[in-house]
Amino acid sequence: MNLAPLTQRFVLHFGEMGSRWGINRTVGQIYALLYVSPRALNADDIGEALGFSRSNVSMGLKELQSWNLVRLQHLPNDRREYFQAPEDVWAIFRTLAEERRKREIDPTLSMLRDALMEQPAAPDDIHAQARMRQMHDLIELMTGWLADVQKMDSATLVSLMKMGAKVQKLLEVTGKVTSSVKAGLTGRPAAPTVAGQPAETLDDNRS
Amino acid sequence: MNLAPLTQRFVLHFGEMGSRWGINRTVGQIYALLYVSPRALNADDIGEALGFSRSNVSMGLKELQSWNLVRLQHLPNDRREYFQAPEDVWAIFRTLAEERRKREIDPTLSMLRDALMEQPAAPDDIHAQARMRQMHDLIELMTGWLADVQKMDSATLVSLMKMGAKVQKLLEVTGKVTSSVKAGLTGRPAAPTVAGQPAETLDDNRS
DNA sequence: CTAGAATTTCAGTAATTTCTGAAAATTCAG
DNA sequence: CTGAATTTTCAGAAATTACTGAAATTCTAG
Repeated sequence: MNLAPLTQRFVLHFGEMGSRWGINRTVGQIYALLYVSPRALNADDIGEALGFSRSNVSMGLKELQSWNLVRLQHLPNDRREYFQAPEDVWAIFRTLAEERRKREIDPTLSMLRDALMEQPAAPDDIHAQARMRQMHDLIELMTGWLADVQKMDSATLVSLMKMGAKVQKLLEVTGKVTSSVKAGLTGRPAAPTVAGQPAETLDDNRS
Repeated sequence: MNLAPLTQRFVLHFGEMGSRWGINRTVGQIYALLYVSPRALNADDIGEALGFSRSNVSMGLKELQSWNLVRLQHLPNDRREYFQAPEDVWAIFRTLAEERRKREIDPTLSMLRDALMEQPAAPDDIHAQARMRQMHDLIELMTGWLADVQKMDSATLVSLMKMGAKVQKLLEVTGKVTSSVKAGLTGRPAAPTVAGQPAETLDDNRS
């Protein structure tokens, strides 16, 4: 590996973090390299830059493509494929959120939906199903919210995030939070609530 | 493993999803079992219910404790430790978000901060550093927003999430988004922007 | 203290994942 | 078509991670 100093640090960091993020070192390093590279790279470039075998690069790129995290390019008079990361960090972030939802959340949501259709027989399953409903409702609320947020353009999103907790304050002042929610102005049906668990009490999880 | 049907499905699912979530099968199953269990369980209960060795359960519980995802309980006239998941799914979710930030985001943010202090020497590093700044600014905005959101109580959070995109609409109507942001009413300093990259254009990442 | 109950640690093994080189498949200029 | 360039596949090797039983440690009732 013979990279410019900052680039090298970035690449090595992404390699090490890979395992925490659920990708492997190769994939992490390849993505990091593409992200900071000023130009699109072909598989040989990548393999040489990172010291990976050609086949390993091929697999890594395939993985990144399955995540929609790289773009393919062709240069004139060159049959090889060139890869690059999208320019816009917000587009990258959206893709990441979308793909993680598909892989890490949707299967669970689907399993929970199925489980909630069943009639619990064993006594323990009655409680288990109630717990599953709580989890299901939370996830459904989160994914619905995420879908809404994904529709916003980046500038709006940035504004809202910069406001942070101030959003709440402003809505309180204008009296819109309570009234609009109560009026069912939500645009999505409210997630059903478990009987006997109407409004959750926040119990802080720290020791 | 001899569990009630729904409980078993839930437990097995969490075991399988474990790898996608960056935990192992054991840890996933133990947590799932504790989550749906109507009472606190000791290590032997867990080992027997899931068919794991005592030492494996011990390691799994240690891991879950490091995530702040389980609570310890003691029963009268019983020296063993009993474990349970917090009741409140929102508290669980907050803990999860907090811990994932610490493990998966903070180290990167810190690396990026360091890298942005350096004077890039190589020409490629000039571009790389600009890219790192974009990533840094996005992450800083996200984590700041997360910190704000973590301060809200669950009921407020649920209201805001149910509103989804409607938040934007309401704020536009009351004219607060633009004015308040422009007025620097954000409560946190605006993330600095890379020169030459003022407002990102959303470029859709899909094929 | 002491003894037994409970938990943790740890070295070795099992299982899984990652990585490679060779071979197969694909692509495309001529 | 043909054949060279390029990419992908895949079986096995290497590396990593997960799991176990035995030993060590911690804890507490007496």
